[in-house]
Amino acid sequence: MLRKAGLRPTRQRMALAELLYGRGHRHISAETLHDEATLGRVPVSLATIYNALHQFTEAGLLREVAVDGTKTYFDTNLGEHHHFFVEGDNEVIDIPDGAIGVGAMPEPPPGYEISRVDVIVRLRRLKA
Amino acid sequence: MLRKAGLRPTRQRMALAELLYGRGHRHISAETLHDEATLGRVPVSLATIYNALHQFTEAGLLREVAVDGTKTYFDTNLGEHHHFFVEGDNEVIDIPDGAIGVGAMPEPPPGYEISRVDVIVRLRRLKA
DNA sequence: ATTTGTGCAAATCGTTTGCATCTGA
DNA sequence: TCAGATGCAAACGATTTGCACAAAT
Repeated sequence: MLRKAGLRPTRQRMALAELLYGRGHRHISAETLHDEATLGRVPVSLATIYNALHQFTEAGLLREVAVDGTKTYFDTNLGEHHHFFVEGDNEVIDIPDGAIGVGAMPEPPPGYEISRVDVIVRLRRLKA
Repeated sequence: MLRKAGLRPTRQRMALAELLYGRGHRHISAETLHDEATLGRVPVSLATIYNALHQFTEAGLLREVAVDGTKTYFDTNLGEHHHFFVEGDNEVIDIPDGAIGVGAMPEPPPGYEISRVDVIVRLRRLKA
């Protein structure tokens, strides 16, 4: 998988790939991934985590999700879909495919093309 | 206007309000506003800029636009609308009202309510 | 052997905070 | 007068970078 993406399968990258793709889709931040790697007896430096996340993203293995807050999240789900974002908890949740539909697409300004459309449904926790 | 929002009309806040609302709608970052204020012979400290932007936002005079995580943009357009975001230039552009429509709204997970829906259409500059 | 990746620590960026000083009602 | 606002500089958290060392082809 890494080889196919043009990335050398190093010990660290393989361990990270395992964490990322080992069990279903995930939304993960650099910090979280670093913690998981460290706990999972594969100490990887933070710099390497960032390198890997960006390389994976460039290689099309991950997708960056810009929600809010100061953190960057990476999504292992590459399919067309959108996100819930829980304000306060900074939690990202997939919106089931088809549960939301973007209607008419606006015409991009001249000289530009649409690269992607992101829909973020912000959630607030109900009191009581 | 400031008074109505429960904010003391100080010299700085009035100058910033003038810059923000003086000529049409704007998408502005703290840094940009700071530069404008400084150039406009009203030196305001960066800390005060941040204070003002957040207070204006809380008072409902501004809206925070989360596009790319690294920088925070504030929008003087309070109406229902969405945004184009030019990758690379980090430029935010309003999508004309009605040019985009969000269809079926997903059911929020139990215990949560929808606070807002943001649509961001990411643009890439056409080469050539 | 050569290229590429890794780790560490220092550096950067946007933003926030503590605190002493000022200012508007 | 005096609560509230401002400015400065230091503190911050997330991310990036420079460079010596290690590992993959």
